[in-house]
Amino acid sequence: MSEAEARTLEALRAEGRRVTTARRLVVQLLARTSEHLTADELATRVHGAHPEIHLSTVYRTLDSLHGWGLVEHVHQPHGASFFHLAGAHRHLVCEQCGRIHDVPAAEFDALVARIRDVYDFELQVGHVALVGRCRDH
Amino acid sequence: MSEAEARTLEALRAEGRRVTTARRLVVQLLARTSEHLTADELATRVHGAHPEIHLSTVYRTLDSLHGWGLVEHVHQPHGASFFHLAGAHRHLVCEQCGRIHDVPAAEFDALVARIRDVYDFELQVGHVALVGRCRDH
DNA sequence: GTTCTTGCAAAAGCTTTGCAGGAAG
DNA sequence: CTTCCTGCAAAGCTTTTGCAAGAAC
Repeated sequence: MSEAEARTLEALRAEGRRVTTARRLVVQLLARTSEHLTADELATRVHGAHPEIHLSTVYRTLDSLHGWGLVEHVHQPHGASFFHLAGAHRHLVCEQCGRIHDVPAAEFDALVARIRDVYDFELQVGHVALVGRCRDH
Repeated sequence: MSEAEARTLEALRAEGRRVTTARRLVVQLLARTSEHLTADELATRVHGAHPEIHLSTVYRTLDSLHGWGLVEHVHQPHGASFFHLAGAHRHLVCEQCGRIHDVPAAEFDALVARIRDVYDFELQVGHVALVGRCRDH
């Protein structure tokens, strides 16, 4: 069990919440992959071992985890959002090929600071995918 | 008729397309408001004078105008996209109050250049709303 | 007249919700 | 045993699509 996985489950207990099969599996998947999975993709993988776990449960699990700050989701302009454990990278999505590039959050610090200073607005760069095009498109 | 309105209709003719009631009204609304209207809101306003114009027509109109580069749409993390005539400002949406702040596109030039140089990725900042929080939230 | 658009109805895709039964602590 | 979670089914919301009738040029 990865450190992130253990830490997340521990945080759950600390919140006084229950560690259920659905939650354990979702956290496991998120902790062990570097892919960017949607709720539907997570459900499909969960179904491998536990077909009874419903897609709506996956959504509720993700929503709860997000509620206690353990999971983040990224809205894509077309198609479903994807989810990952709370962390420090941002996402660039190519409109052409759909590939997702990870970029350190620090790349956006200067912009965030400037928007804060000039517009009194606290940007949350992680909550939506930044879209554009890969070099080859 | 505003300059933007005339210019947009002219571009339509130049494309060899037809100037229909639906298109004229949608362009008119977009040109005359500084609000950020969704397809549904546009349809509602169109219905004031022309109740027969269907929501799907509004969608198709917006899609066509987007196709010839006359209209842009901005995806919001929750809820419907909003539309505006092609222009040079970007949008910050407050997650708390929903207010939309306009910011000159130039604010993002440095970031766009850096992402291009370092990651070979051409950011299109205008296509999704940047979310965050107003100072007072 | 020809071609482009539209109205309508239906569906698609993602996500949320009500409710009653079931599991965790 | 009490409270929290889950399965299921249904619905919600935004957006897209097929098709035949209608409008623009």
